[in-house]
Amino acid sequence: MPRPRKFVERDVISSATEVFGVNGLAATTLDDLVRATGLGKQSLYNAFGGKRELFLRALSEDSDEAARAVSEALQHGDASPLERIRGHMLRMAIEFSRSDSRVSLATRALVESTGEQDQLSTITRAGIEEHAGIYAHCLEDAQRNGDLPEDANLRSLAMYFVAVIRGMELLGRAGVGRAALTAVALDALRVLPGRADADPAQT
Amino acid sequence: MPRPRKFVERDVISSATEVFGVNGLAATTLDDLVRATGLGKQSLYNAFGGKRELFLRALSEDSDEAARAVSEALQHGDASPLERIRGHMLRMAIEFSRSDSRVSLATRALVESTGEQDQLSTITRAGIEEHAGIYAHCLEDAQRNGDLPEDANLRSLAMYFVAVIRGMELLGRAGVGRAALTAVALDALRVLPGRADADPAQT
DNA sequence: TGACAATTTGACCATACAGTCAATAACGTA
DNA sequence: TACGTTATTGACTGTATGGTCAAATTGTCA
Repeated sequence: MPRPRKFVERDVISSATEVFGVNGLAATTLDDLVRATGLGKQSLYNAFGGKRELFLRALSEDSDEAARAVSEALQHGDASPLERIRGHMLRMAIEFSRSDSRVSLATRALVESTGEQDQLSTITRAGIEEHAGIYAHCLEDAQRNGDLPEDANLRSLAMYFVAVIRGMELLGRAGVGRAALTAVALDALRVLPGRADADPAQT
Repeated sequence: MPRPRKFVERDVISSATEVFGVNGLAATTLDDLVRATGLGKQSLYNAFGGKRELFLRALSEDSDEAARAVSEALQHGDASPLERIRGHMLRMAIEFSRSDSRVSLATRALVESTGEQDQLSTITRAGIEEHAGIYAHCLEDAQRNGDLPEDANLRSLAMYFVAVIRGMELLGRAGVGRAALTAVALDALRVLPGRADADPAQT
């Protein structure tokens, strides 16, 4: 019997994600959100509770979606697990070198968080762990394939790749170009065995 | 004949760096700066020109100081060039895992910048290039020592280490602990030849 | 068709913000 | 000791911000 909502929650969060992605949490105004989502202020409050709460929602959604994307990229088809990681790292390098690529909500959250207790940090931490978990999974496959030595520390290796990806994101943001970022990715991949042609061959 | 300033510019910038380091550019208020530096608003304006300009000054100073610190760390004494890089990476891992470690002004600037044209980006980019240059220098020494193959791409390797450091900073910020970050650093160092004990040995 | 319950709307508010202004103070010089 | 130049002080301003309120609206069920 209550009046139904005029909006779809997913769409609103998606619009919010976009504007938060451009400005960050602190620099995004409520009016920005009103404009981006099309809802009135009060509706935003009814549905989400405030700017920060909406950001938290957007952050969670964004983390989940990023995880899904990575997960899918690393399960893709016919290549070997190591090849898939390789491909993913190189794709990320290219992605981050795009001049219009925006910094992830996760990185924004980390930088804007006030400490490790902050929800912004804890949510992002969970995202990082999940990301690493997906990588670890793929590395396990590689190990089962015999492409990785028995004694390799997969968990640590996975976290290492997450760190490199985060670092490449920042470098791309600073304007480091496609060739340089690709070279970084190739260097990073040298910790994995195999592929003699993994040596970077840039200027 | 003019009235002399009551403050020392360096000290003011140093205080500003501290408060910007805690809050970032957008979230730091002029009053925060007034409180932290002890100057009046007008004096801040006379001397620096505004919040953003002061941030740019703080950022430049901070980049320079960071570069000096890295440069010194990589020239330190009796160890071989590769050992020095190794030591530095491990020290950074520990530093970033400290729960009270703050995110660098450089990373803040990158995240708060509005695009590659933004001064925030260009200054930070310069800092990154300088950082990489210092690493490259050390790698050259290693190459001269014969610790690195002739065909190694030093420039790219240097940028790779900068990326890993940036990534470790973010992970530390997210609460990834000392052991895990150290393991990441050790993994990262595996791209360098030598030292069989470079395998991480964590849980 | 009428009434309920939540949603929407748009006006409203207190606060905090970056930046400015005019008056005053302090120093070196002559 | 008087002057000129610059630094300092603190009050001031216009705007924009996050958030709230009360009234009007809307779909649904009985």
